[in-house]
Amino acid sequence: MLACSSPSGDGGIDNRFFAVVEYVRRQEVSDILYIMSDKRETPLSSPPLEGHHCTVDLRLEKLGLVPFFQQLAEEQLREVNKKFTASHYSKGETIYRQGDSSTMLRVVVAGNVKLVSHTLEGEGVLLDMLQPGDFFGNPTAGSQDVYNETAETQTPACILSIRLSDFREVMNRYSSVAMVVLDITTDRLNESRQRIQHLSTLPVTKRIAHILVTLAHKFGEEDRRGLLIQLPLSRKDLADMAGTSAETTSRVMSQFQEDDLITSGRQWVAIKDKPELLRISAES
Amino acid sequence: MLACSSPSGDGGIDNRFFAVVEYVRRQEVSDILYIMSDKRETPLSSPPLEGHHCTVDLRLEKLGLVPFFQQLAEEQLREVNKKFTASHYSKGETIYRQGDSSTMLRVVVAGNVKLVSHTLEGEGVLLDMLQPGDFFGNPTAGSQDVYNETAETQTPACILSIRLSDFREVMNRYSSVAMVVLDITTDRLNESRQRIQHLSTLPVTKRIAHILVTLAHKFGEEDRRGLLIQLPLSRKDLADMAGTSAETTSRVMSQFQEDDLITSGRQWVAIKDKPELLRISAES
DNA sequence: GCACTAACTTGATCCAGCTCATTTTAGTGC
DNA sequence: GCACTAAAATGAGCTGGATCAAGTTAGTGC
Repeated sequence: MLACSSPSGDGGIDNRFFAVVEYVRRQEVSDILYIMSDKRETPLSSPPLEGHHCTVDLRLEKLGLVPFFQQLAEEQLREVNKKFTASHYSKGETIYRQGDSSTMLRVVVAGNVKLVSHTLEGEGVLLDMLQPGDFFGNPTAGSQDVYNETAETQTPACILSIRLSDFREVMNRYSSVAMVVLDITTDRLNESRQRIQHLSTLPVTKRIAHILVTLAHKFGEEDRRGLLIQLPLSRKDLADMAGTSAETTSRVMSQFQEDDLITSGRQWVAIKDKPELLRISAES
Repeated sequence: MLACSSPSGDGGIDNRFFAVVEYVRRQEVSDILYIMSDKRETPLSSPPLEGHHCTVDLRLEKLGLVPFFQQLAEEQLREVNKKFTASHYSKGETIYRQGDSSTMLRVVVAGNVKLVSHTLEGEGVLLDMLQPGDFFGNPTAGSQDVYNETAETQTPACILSIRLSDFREVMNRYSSVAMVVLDITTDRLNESRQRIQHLSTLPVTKRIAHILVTLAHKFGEEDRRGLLIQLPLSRKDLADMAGTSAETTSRVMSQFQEDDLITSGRQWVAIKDKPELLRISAES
């Protein structure tokens, strides 16, 4: 079995042999089978989410986990829950488009959503990658009455929506909610400003190193391969975050792989040496 | 008098003659004197602000003009006012430094303040330019307990400070205040994201054109020279906003001047053709 | 296990904008 | 009016990263 053809020069019999020894030691049978089968498939866990899972039961449970509702009592939460409607989206669906009139505030219950801003020429900039618990859309009633970005699911997702006017009422009633929303928005502003700084002052390599560390921190899951970023993530996605081209991103990632800092395949990345990446992103 | 030596080729006798005719027609004597004297000095109006002007009287008056207190009644405002302390700063003073522990929220009463973020190597990025009525410092009690930018006066300024804990109390009591702070923060986030987009996708010329239009919109004052940006603004400042070098900014500005889109001197810029600049910043 | 395709890699060329160096000038203070 | 200085303009050369153009390959679906 170990002698079966290997797809390319590296990752061949030697590497696999030692990997098996390692996993025998750790008694991780499924990993051994994986290696021996020589069958590669995406290491990203498929989302444990079907359309029918995106129901009221789940909603109430999840809503309590949303940061800005954590302060609310059971009964208040039940009240607020009534204002929400749930929708299920499959992978790659558009939730709303840049320029659409902005009447709803949304919350990710399950899955991932990316916010992308497009220029007139169609170039995309990836503004944010959202997780369960994150809200999106404008929480303001003010100057912004249209979305200035497009929201698209990166995985199948369950999304709750509340009418903006209803949400503002909730914020008025429960100041703790308004406060948490403000805190989150301030954090996002600070993040966003840091990114401006990076775009203005750092070369591409450091920007990408920093993005990888940040993503690992937010979406990382320990895995045989390292800290696996649990999210479909193409070179193009990374490029759109780093403000560079897909080709340059590919070159940088190849170098990182060369230096044994990461492992990656199609649409997935695992960090093998986070401290070193962090060092690269911050060195003078 | 009109025959006196002109400092350079252009702006000589002909231009001055027609300018005088124009101003005679409009009976603007001071402008005529200005032109005839051939004495150039900064067109920026010196701030009408002395240390002793930054007093309690002014405070109460100004505080009511701050967006997030506009909803408050006279009495409530008087109450809130007690929590504030006023300080006067002269031009170029540092109000707080990046990394200082963040215990105060501040409001500009008069003058201008710039927020700058510095890299380890000392490169600066100009994050925001503030006007009377703008707040700065973190309004959150959360994850951010240090400032992540440096605040420095761009003109002499009068600044009010309130302890963060006091301000959060005010926000808890008056939800309208929390709401407006949230709206402003959301607007800033959107601005900031637009800037990320520009840094990622636009060439320097367009970025600078856009910044000039934005500044004109925020700080512009009609003037003989055009829409004068009422703010000391060096090429370096502009460069730090556009994420480019002072030299490149200078070249771009020279070109704009060549094309009769702007007039500028040391630390000041006046827009002569805003529509065209806007077109440049947005053209494909 | 094989075929297929979108994602990724790699190479070669080019140029916008950076850097370093020098000159010019606007605005100020005497 | 003159001298002084920091800001701005300008020149010349270089390079990081974009762009265009082929290959290669991981992962999927049959």
